Amino acid sequence: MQMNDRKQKVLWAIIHDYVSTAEPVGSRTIARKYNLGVSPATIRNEMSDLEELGLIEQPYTSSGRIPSDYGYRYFVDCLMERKVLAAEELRIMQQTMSDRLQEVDYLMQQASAIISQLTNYTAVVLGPQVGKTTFQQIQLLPIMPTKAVAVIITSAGVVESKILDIPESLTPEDLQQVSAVINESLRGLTMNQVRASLSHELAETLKKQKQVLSQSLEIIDEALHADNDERVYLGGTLNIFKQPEFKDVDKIQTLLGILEQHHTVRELLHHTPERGVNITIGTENKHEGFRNCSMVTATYHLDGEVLGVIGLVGPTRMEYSRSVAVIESLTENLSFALKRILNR
Amino acid sequence: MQMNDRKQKVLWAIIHDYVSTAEPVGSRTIARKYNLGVSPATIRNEMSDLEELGLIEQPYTSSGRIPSDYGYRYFVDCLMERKVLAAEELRIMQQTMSDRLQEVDYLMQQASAIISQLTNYTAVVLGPQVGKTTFQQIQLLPIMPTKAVAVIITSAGVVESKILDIPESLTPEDLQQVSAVINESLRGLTMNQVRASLSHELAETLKKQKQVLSQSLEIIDEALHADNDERVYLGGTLNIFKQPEFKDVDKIQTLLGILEQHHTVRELLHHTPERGVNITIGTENKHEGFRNCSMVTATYHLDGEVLGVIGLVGPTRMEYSRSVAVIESLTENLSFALKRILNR
DNA sequence: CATTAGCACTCGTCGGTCATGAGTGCTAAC
DNA sequence: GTTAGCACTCATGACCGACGAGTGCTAATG
Repeated sequence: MQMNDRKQKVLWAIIHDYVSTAEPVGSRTIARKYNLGVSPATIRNEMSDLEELGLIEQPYTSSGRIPSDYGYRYFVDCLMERKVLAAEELRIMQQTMSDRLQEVDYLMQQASAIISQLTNYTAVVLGPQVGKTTFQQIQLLPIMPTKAVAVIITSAGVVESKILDIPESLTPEDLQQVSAVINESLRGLTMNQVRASLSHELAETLKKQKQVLSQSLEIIDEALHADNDERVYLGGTLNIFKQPEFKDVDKIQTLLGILEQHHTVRELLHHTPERGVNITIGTENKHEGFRNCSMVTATYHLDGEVLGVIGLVGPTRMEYSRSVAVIESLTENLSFALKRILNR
Repeated sequence: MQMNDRKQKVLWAIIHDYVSTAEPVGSRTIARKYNLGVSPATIRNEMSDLEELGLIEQPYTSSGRIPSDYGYRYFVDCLMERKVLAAEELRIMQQTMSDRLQEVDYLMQQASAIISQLTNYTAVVLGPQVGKTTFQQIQLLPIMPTKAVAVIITSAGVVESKILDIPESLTPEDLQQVSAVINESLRGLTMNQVRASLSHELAETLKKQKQVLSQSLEIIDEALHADNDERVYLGGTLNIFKQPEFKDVDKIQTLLGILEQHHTVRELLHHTPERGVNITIGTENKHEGFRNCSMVTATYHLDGEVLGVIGLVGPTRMEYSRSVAVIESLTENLSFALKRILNR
């Protein structure tokens, strides 16, 4: 059996209706709301065909139809019209991004806030990989006889700061010298390169200045790892409550649980390809707890290189066209804003 | 009517049972589980009296009884035995607090994690008021021809860092000098004092070094305000789902909504008195959304001065004695850990 | 006089029945 | 190929009755 024009129209109507009502769609409803010029009976026949094709399903015998995951897939691949955001929305987006924001961290928070505001879904944002930014300097600032603050500054702004124990014998000048040594050898390298040269460097110089130097290198190492690299930002997690498919406490708990585990979120987002907007629907998703969810994700760039990922999570019954429009516009804005911050 | 020994025993039993089962408690249940040496009938009479005293209630006619807010109040004031944490729990607490933790931020996160772990309720922690820490120094570090990073260091560690725009004409030496000027006049003051002297200082010196100085003072000002001052840390928010009284989606949403608004949480915690553990039960609470919740809070100190507040939020049906024990032990550990970090 | 046994009464819960209505699939007519 | 008609399915919600946990009252008991 082949798809034809009318089948497509019917499928489109089912998805459109189901997205806004969250109720199974019947043939009569379609005949009434979307004037396709045919009677409910005809639509029933078409629906029967669509079901055979696996594009729609019945939750139970003789109920209306709902789109299957595969139906959504067909929709986003073939049927979905591109949507452009309202001028007002674009303006808000640009303004928020350009506002008084200088640090990457803040920028990312804003990004996730915008996504959740404009879509009413939950925003998921991966911050720039620290590895892609360049090392600028480390500063060791004495604050007490036996303590100093180490601050690492990369092209993304301050990345990590930490209090170090230092031997009392060390003078502020010694500290200066230590940081100078480190800065000398690392400045201008990307943090990935720093990472590569670190163990070498460490072994080399550890003999000379011992404790402080090794502690300093430790915090650089820390800055490069785990929590800091690709920080996860969430926005509008409570939007989940707005979706009728999650009116069940268990489902909400599961979902919030997953979102709270940042490493899981990171994994989920890593499937995003380098270019363009990616859509993952229902069971296409690796994670079991996301069976009823779809994700719309995209990468943002700097000078052609992938920096991070932004995306949103909602029910499979999602306004895909709008979501795509938001995510797409935002990647542009984001890449632009980051260029301003990170380059020069 | 007066309370007597047996009434107290019955009330104690009702609360004890209801806390663990979350079901209304009947007279027979009490007679069986807690051998008071009397028949259910007698207990019914006592219960009738307790109800007249407002200490317990019936959810509906001829159901079992549940404690009223006032009943819990009586319980925590007069009946509750002091509980001591298990040695193992104390050990975990101390170790986590002393671990490799040097910065206040991290310490606070650990504190909230411990609370939620040990109690299964939601932890709420207010970080030290920045105002109470002392200003150590500000550093202006040039990173590009037109940009510098400003880092404020207080006795609590790094508080705020921010990228400033600077005129290209300014040399690194100029920056040095500006920070020297600021450090000179502010070092050793508490941040509250800094706040007081800031507007004065600002007017005074703004003429001389203009832009950079004013920007620097701005970030100090920022560090003193809103988000940074008394940061709110939450832990185990998802524990809410474990309580049967919140199996309703609406209630969870309300509660999570409130917890997400940090300023509301801050207000709620500010009622904590300077000394000792404070318990707020159900409607005693100001906030409407907390009608079904109780809070156990306490302040932690440094050198006899209040620094911040820790606490937990759970259903009114709460294991008060355990909660109190956890909060109490933790304030001690926290005060101790902070002493190590902030003093000398 | 306090305690207890007995008993009638209340009320939430659970399972079953039934009417309703939305929606389908099939068939026959157009 | 399209449509009208009709029998059929099934979720939903209202209603009913049995059940049982629990109470309050009363009268008997020590």
